[in-house]
Amino acid sequence: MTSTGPPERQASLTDVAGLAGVSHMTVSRVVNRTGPVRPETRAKVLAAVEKLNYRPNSAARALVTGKTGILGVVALDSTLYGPASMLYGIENAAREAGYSITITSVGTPNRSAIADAIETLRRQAVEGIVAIAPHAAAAKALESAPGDMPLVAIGGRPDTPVPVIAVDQYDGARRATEHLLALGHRTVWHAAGPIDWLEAQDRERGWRETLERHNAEAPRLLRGDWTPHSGYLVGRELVRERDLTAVFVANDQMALGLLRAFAEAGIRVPKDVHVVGFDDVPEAAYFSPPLTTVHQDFIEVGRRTFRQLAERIAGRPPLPHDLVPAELIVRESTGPR
Amino acid sequence: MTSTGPPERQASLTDVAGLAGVSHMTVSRVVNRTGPVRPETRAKVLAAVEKLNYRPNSAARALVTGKTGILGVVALDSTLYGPASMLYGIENAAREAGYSITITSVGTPNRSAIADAIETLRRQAVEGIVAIAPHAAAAKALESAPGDMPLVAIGGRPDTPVPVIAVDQYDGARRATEHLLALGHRTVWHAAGPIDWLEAQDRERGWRETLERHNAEAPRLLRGDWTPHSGYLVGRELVRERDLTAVFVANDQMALGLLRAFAEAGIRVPKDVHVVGFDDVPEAAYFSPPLTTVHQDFIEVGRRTFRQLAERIAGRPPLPHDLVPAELIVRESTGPR
DNA sequence: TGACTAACTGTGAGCGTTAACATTTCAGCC
DNA sequence: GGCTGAAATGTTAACGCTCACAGTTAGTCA
Repeated sequence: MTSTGPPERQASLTDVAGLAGVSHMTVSRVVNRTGPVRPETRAKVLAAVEKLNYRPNSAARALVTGKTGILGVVALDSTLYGPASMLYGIENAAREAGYSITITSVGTPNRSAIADAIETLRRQAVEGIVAIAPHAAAAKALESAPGDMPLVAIGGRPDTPVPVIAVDQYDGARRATEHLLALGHRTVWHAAGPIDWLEAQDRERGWRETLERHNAEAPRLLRGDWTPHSGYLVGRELVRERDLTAVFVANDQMALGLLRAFAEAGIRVPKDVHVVGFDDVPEAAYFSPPLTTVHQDFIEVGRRTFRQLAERIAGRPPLPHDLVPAELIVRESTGPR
Repeated sequence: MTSTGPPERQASLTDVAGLAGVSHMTVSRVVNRTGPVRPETRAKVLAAVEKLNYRPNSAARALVTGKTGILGVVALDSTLYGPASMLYGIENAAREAGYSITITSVGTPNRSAIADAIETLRRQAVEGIVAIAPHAAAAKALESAPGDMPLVAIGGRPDTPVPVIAVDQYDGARRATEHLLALGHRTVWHAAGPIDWLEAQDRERGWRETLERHNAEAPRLLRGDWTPHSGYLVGRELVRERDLTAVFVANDQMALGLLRAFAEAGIRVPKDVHVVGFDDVPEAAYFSPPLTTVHQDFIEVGRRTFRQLAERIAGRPPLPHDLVPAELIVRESTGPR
């Protein structure tokens, strides 16, 4: 049912050459568009290629050229909106340039897991590696990464030895906080993300320093872990605060949980409290109420990441660290009271 | 700064052999644990491997064995919760078995895009392909897929010529609908997903046939496109219906939009209307109100998909089509009124 | 017409690995 | 002490492709 007749080895260059009555080299030139070939010869070759359903053997090619055309991505084993979006951004840019992507996921981004993932990718002879590593431990792991492999990090610290592409978290947090202050709030509370995530650190710093610049006193910090549940717990704590009027939440998922806790406690948003999130997930516009949040262009991050990696692979010096600007999207959660 | 000294070619088997004073074949045997080697010889070889930082050349190995150890995944270019989760499920199972994953994303899953993606993966000499193809056109494309490549589909029709792994959408919809009927509703409205998605079709069929079995009349069907926005639009239509008491929405994102529209219209859930979703995204428990929904075990789907594909690669006959059961998660949106 | 050049085509080697087989080593035994 | 056979190691030949170079043909100009 599956196979009829003999196993039918894949046709090789030589097979095509035989059928077309030329040398294997001519076939190679036709297939790869390298070197001149007479139109009628090309036609004969193409016919033979078609007839035998010839497909170049990528292993043989990689063996002789030393290039596999494969890029590795170390991805976080998560369905968070950001990482998933960036993965597709990278994939699209890479595919357009003729590269393909192989991914290795990492459960917890600790040092050894990242190192293992990189080693796994090396074994596959990838030409370069993108590490989606928005995590302190991951950034550390990258520092000791082998220097002979083009490597670009997404969402690391600027002081990392590898090139970093990231959304400007600090500035996004600044915009969110200033937006709230501009609405007349004396200060702004912050529900931060996990302490070992760089993005959480940057957003927190952006919030804190913006308050300082405006001579507003920073309330005590509350911390979640990106999940809606943790946002809910933070919300439950916040409802007990008497002078609560504005909250900047480190991501939209947590903001959702927080809104839920507020709703249960009878706190009305935006009437009693203003809330701003971060990420602009597709759902954010349909929260109750629709959420003011900071938009990140993940696709653009993916594109720039690939561009940077391509430069490294070509042996050119690294481009400067690259920050993609964040944008504030104002919705009802900071609307008129 | 980047390179010191000569380019430093990667060490080969022969290099290691020279240093260890044995033949390249002995090194191969040590590295691959194939064939017997005296402990002291093995030690010498291992030392040389270490010293030269030897790493097998995957291209050379693939060339001679004909096996690349790579699996291809045709993924939808979307950050929908389901596809993203399944991707990681497959990746994890594959990695455990020593395979790696390369992904090719598809913007719109039409026939030619799928065919292109499969061709792209073939060129990379993948050993098998997983098509995440919950789409009518995609399923069609799979029918005409080349028969010499192990291929498994996720979320296709049972009558597809390729093996299919899927969550039991029909039964999930049945559970959702029966849950609502059991709560005493005379009938249940349905906000369906896009007509060309198989999952949307199956959920709709499950809803409709369940109503029939209970002699309930099916209200007119409303349709969205999975996005929260489309759910919102459907919600706006529904609020005009006078005998509306229960809605089964095709996915959680749409349910979110619908809840939003209801909230704006002053319709209280669950007091006035009961709502059930589908997917059990992590956010669902924190919607307003928390959403009763149908849970899908995507990780399990990924695992089974890999298992099925491994069988095909090993040349064994396809396992029967495999349906992963869905589970109803009851929350407040169908709670006491 | 012939020499020179450009366009085209062919030859042979080698990339690093594994498979198949050949050879050496060495312990156990009569 | 030589014989036997298993264990350990080595030799050689592919795998399918590209690179470097060597041919061959055709076109041009004096």
